[in-house]
Amino acid sequence: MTTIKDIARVAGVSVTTVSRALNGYSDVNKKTRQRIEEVAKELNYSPNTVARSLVMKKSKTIGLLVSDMNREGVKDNFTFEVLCGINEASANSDYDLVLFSTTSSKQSQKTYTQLCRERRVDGVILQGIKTDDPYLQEVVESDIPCVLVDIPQESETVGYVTTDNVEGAKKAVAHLIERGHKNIAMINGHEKADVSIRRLQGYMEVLNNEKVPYRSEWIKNGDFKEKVAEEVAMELLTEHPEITAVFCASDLMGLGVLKAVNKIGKKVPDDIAVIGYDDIMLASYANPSLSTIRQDKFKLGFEAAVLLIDMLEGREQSHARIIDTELIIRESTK
Amino acid sequence: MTTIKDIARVAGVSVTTVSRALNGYSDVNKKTRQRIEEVAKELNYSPNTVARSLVMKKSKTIGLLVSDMNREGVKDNFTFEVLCGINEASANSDYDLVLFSTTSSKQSQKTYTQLCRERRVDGVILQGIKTDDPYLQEVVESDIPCVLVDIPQESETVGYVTTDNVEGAKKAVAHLIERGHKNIAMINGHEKADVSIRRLQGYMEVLNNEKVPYRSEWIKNGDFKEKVAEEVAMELLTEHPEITAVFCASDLMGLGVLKAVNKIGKKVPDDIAVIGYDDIMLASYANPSLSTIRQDKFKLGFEAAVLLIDMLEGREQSHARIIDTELIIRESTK
DNA sequence: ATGAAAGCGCTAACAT
DNA sequence: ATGTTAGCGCTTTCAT
Repeated sequence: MTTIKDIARVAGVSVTTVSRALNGYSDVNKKTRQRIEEVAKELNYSPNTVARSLVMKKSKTIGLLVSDMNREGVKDNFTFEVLCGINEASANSDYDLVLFSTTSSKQSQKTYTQLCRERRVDGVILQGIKTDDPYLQEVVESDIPCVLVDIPQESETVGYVTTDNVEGAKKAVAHLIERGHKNIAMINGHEKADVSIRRLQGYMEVLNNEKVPYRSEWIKNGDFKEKVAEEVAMELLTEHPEITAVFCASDLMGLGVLKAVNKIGKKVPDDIAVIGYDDIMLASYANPSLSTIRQDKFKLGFEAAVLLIDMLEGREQSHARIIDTELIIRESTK
Repeated sequence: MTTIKDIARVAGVSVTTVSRALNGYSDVNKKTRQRIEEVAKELNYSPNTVARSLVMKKSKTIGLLVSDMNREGVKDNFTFEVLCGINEASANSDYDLVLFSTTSSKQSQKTYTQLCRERRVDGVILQGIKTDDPYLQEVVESDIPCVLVDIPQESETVGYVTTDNVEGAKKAVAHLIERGHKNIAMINGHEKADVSIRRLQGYMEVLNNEKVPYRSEWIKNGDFKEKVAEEVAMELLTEHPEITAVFCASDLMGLGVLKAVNKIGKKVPDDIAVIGYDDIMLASYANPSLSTIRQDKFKLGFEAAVLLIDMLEGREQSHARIIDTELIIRESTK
């Protein structure tokens, strides 16, 4: 493998000059630069970024700590869309992505921070991490620049990207009320997700504002899983036949609710209206198709990467980016 | 940031001893090792893998060259499932993944090989690359260990993982024949995909074996895209009303065909039977649900990573892994 | 069992 | 405009 030393020898100059020429410094004679570039091409030279990283103390890599990159996670392409966004943003920069593959057993031996420090990533994006994850706190407290997806925390080195979940939930519930529903249940995710807390808040706010009564028995957690949501909904709708509409904190759970309604012999949307959250691919293909609050998942990832790179390059701005949501009306609330 | 030098100073030993102790060499006094480990923990030491890579000439990273990691690619979770498999396999090893983010404009300036050499990845997995991609040849000809997903090429440093596409196609078409169909069309992907060539081969073989006639006009390319397949199918089914069944080289195209049949006022499966390929999530949610040939995409990725790591560690075996397919019968061929 | 010294490929003062 | 030198943090001969 060719090194700048080889080039220097062949071109009859010092390694310093080679380094400067190849890195586009101005204080290099035009002729010399040309000669060096020629030789570099001739010898099929590729710079060694590892060596460069060592001396520069910058690796030009972004670490990715993403949950649900396992056999389970494939059901839902939320994570993938975020990933695509991150990928596209970093493709526009000179950063590459390091995907930290970590299993739960490995995680107990080596913390996120260790992972990041060992690989010397310049910054890290966290996605799909629960708020009570012990390592979240660790990363946030470390001095590694870090952007969180859907966890609003901010500091000198920590930024976040999220959608306005309170607002999104309000849109969903307001839509149900507009459709004439009074007894609106909610299937939420779990308490360890910030989005769940906010979507619940939005749900309650609208009901309060619109003076629509709600009951705490109508609110259940479905753990963001289709199957769990289905079971919970079966119970809920059987025990509380007064419910005519369900707001779900994710489309996957919405799909579960669709199945549940079907199983208890009722019809969507005539007997029970259902609205989800996210707008995953399946939502429009479900039967009936699922109304939902669209989040631009791609943009979520894109903006996360842009924000992190901005932070890394010292382009200071706010460390928070909020992305719009959009109400998508389909058959399940018609 | 703590280095082994710091540890050496505090522990009162040389850096050599620290290195040996921390790397588990046997020729270190038990007491000394303990002391060093203590100090390392005290100083919150993390090894610098960049420095290690430089001297060892091994980065313990695997490069990923994946297509469709952009806004377009999100429709189809094939890539994501493969990625999850790769991720899980590398999580079981001590390799991390480097996702090369490259745009088409960037690609013209810097080739895959350059990318790999600059980042000093130990090996690379290619996924979703067309067979006429100029860089494919380049990577294959380079000495970088490489595993291809769905492109059967093999050499000293090149391996591949794929499913048996001829066999898969045969299963699909045999199933249609069994259902009584005689006039079976095929919507293929494109010629630049090895899987398309093989699936076409399987289609022809079964028809020949079973003495079912076929016409070249019944075979069209849909470029693996839902919309294109829909348009092509509209034309095909209108011009050739004798066709009663369509074999599609991907589920996404199968979905397009479902729409086309609907648009021309016919019914699936009564008038036209449709079978896809892949078994993506949407297939089971479509209406009618789509029969298909299931590929274990997760396993495809998993085995690709395992194979590459085996190659990197010198565990020599065959460089080819073939994965099973499975016929999934749903409503679209009932 | 431990240490001294060299060197991986590169950048960056600091000369000249 | 170019070269000399040191050093990034680590591993690895080669001594002792």
